[in-house]
Amino acid sequence: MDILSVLTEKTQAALASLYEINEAEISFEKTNANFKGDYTFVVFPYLRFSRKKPEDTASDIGEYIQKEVEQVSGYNVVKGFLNLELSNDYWLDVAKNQAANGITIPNIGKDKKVVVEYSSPNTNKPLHLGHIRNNVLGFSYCQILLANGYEVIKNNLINDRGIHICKSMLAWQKWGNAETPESSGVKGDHLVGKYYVEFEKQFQAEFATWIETPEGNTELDKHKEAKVLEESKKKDSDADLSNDGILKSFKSNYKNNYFNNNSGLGSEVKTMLQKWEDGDEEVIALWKKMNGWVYDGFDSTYKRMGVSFDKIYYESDTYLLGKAMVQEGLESGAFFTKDDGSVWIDLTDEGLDEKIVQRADGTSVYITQDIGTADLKYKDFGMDKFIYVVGNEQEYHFKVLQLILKKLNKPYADGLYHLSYGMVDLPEGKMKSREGTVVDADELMEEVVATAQKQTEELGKTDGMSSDELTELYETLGMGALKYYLLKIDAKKRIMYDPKESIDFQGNTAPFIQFSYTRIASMLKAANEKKIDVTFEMPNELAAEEKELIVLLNAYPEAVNAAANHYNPSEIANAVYEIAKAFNKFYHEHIILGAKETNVRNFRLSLSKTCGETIKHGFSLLGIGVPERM
RNA sequence: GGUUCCAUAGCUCAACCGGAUAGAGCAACGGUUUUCUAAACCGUAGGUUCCAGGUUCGAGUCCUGGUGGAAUCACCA
Repeated sequence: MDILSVLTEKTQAALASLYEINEAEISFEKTNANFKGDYTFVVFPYLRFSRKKPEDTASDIGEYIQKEVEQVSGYNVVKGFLNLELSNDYWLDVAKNQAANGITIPNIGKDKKVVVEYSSPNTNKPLHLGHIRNNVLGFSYCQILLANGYEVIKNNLINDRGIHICKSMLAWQKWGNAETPESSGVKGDHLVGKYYVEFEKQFQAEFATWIETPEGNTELDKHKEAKVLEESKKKDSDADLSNDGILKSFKSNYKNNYFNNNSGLGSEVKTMLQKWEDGDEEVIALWKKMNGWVYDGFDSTYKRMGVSFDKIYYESDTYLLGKAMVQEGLESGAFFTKDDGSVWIDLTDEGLDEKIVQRADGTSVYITQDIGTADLKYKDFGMDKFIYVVGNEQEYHFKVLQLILKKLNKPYADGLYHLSYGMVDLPEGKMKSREGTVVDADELMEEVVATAQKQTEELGKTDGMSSDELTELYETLGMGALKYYLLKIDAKKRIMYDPKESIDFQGNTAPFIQFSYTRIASMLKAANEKKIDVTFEMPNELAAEEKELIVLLNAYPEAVNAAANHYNPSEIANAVYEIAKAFNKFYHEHIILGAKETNVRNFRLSLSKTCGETIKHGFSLLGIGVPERM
């Protein structure tokens, strides 16, 4: 039985025996660093039973526990806080077990199967920093689930079809001069992205020209009238009603109308999509060719990020799946049909709106595809839970998706979870692919690895390493810094990234933690060369720095459980950082390899080894590697 | 306009179920190397936890109202 269970049991016994409080729900917390002790019990809630002062109540309980629990060596009382002190023998025993058993994570995911969908890129543009966060987060969370004993299916749903894909296809066809990744030397996904941007540029030009036509002018005037009227109703309107301001708001409001009703390019794209859906040979061939380029590009980006998948779905295979379920919903009465033939679900009783699930022309919308894919996942895997790693801008969407699945009485509906994470914003605001204000994934990875190289060379500690080893080292350090930067922040919070400030390598960073690891690795190597067998031995005494490490290492498995339960890899990052920091202090204060007494030396080496193993374990859960030297 | 989320040191972030004197890193200033890797360690300085109420023995954390910001409310994906 672990110590907290013992303490809980004995405290309950103390409350029952002293004050006749039965079946009290009690809990301990770690003693605040400013006070002496290891675990703290707060007695305020029990004063109405004890009818004594907080200090006296705490003392009574402390006295009882110290007598009953041999590991409790003492206690102190501050107001209503009972601080229990555990003996050094207890903590040394913990360290001994750590050394003997290695890292053991309580198996909270036993016999549970989870499908985690992450990455889910569009095949019309290269990946950017936001995608890196998604991938790194998704992959890390899968590693965490695995460490907790879950069966995990890492799943990628590739958005490989649709109007946006046709935009880059059409632009390449019109203005590409048959250029290929080979002929241009441009990575495939970047080349396709170039034509997606080109389409947008040409489309905007066409739109601007059209606004000058009588037809365009009429629409602009209508917009202006409506806008002025609308703003005049507001008390303190700060809307820009100058000609430029009106033009800008018109462009953003009318863009979709223009694309659908007036644009030549728009109608060409729509024709192309129709041809794609009809299986037109030429369009399919172009689609396959350009998607192939993108996949080649993605493969190398994924490889560098170190992420992988067990199952890949392609939207081109799955986008029709939801239709059968629309039929099912109509028959069960979950959905209803409007006059124009479109199909809807009424979610007003859930505090949401009516939501369309099928257009009047019978084609499916985004959410219908997700309904179909959820069902496919369940057929393929029969999972207990299925998780979507998707940005928080889609929270409403997943709320609706789950409600629909519930109304369709799907047995898996309750297993849906949206792992919603915050956007990565630039100082100027949100990244926008179409406007080119993105931090490109490939460029950023290149940059951060180059920084790692520069820093390493400046420190000049890598004599004798081969160029292959150095390349690997720079990759481990640079990618580590980047991933850690993204993962140390609570997943649900947004991240501000300023491209002008490079990613740190000092302080709370991956290289700091990796450095701590190499210190350990290098000591263990030296120990090995001296034929020292690293086994746990009891030291003569326990220093504060040593105890702190044991306590932190002891807390690590709980952090791994918590990270899984809270959908939050940052808890692992924090735990590992605390360990690395405590190790560096310990390393600074005490001689390890050179300790005079053999038992002290072996104790410290053993403790360091456990530390190194935990750092490596934790980093592997973040998808980050550790070097043996740096 | 409705709904949801966010606001902590100059900057970037911590703070487990409501617990004690709110912690780190960066930046600034000062110190530490004949000892296992100084990408390190130690110290100084930096706070009305956005504001106003409320609940509680106790509030950064819960509730109400306000201020500021973001997302969303598409027959886009």
